[in-house]
Amino acid sequence: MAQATGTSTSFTWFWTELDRYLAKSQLKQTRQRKVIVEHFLRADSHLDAEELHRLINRDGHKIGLATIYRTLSLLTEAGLVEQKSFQDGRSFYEVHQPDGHHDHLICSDCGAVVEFENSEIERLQEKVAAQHGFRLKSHRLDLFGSCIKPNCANRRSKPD
Amino acid sequence: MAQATGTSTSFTWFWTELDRYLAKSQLKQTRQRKVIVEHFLRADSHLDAEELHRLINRDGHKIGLATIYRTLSLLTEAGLVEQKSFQDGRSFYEVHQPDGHHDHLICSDCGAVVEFENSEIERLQEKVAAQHGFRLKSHRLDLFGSCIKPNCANRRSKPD
DNA sequence: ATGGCTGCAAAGTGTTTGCAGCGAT
DNA sequence: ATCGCTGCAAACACTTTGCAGCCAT
Repeated sequence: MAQATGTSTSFTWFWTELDRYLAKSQLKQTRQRKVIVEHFLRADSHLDAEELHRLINRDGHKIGLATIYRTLSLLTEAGLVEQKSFQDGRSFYEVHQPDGHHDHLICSDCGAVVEFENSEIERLQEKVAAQHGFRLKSHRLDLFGSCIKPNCANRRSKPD
Repeated sequence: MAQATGTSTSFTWFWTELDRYLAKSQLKQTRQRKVIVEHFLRADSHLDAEELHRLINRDGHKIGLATIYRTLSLLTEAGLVEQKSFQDGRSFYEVHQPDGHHDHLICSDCGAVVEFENSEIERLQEKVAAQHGFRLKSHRLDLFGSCIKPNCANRRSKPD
């Protein structure tokens, strides 16, 4: 599944890894999968299945929502994508960076998501886990607060 | 809504606060609410609505699941309970400690949950939020790893 | 006696699954 | 020609809501 022409950001490793995974698992490369991955990588920002579906079909394609879910789950299994659930029922997906891990700062008013990374916090996490006899595998850290966007403040809830 | 006789752990503040909230909001004290809160406090450990429902009805009561949801949501609005969603679709609820906040260490094999608190991490979180122009309201930190329970290791997934 | 509360079941979410036909290998 | 993949709709799991009657106040 060759990388889409025109896809700017260098996600070549993503496509390569995907090809490898599909081959290894005897899975097929399809038009739908290509379109879905293209749009997913293009959008990048933590989106949910339905939003991805919207993006894709707004773009003239006609791919079923079920296929979006199936593909996202395939990508997750391939280790290329991470699935996260913040508060509501829905799940958000994002590219899984094998190297740098990052956490999230979420504006509880407008829902904006900012990524950050703090190795000092990570180190303390390891320490805490060890103290409790856990071998740490992964973690998630979400910070909720109010951002400073001028257009923010109360898109989802009223400011206090 | 007087505290249940026999409830050991000192959750008096919880009952008091609840009484205050109900009065303030012109809401009523009912048998169901009392039973639900009793069982919720007794179990304490992060449970979901259906498990609480199971506990309650196993105890001879007959309270509808909808009422459990409505009560949990009332308690959440009162600020007495916190609602968390880990991975799946369901939400878990726990007593909201107005003072000490705590985070979770979750065994990815057996699902055991250990609470911990680390003020150093909390302080760093404030710092990160500030750096990005956020006024921090709350956070969630979940650490996933393998615990050392002898009976653990592979209840949910196989060890590697 | 009021007006909130409850139980029930029906309606809603987001997500998964069954199936017949399509398409990559 | 296989056998996986897709679209569709039905099925699901969890949660919310509408409604008629019940019960604290």
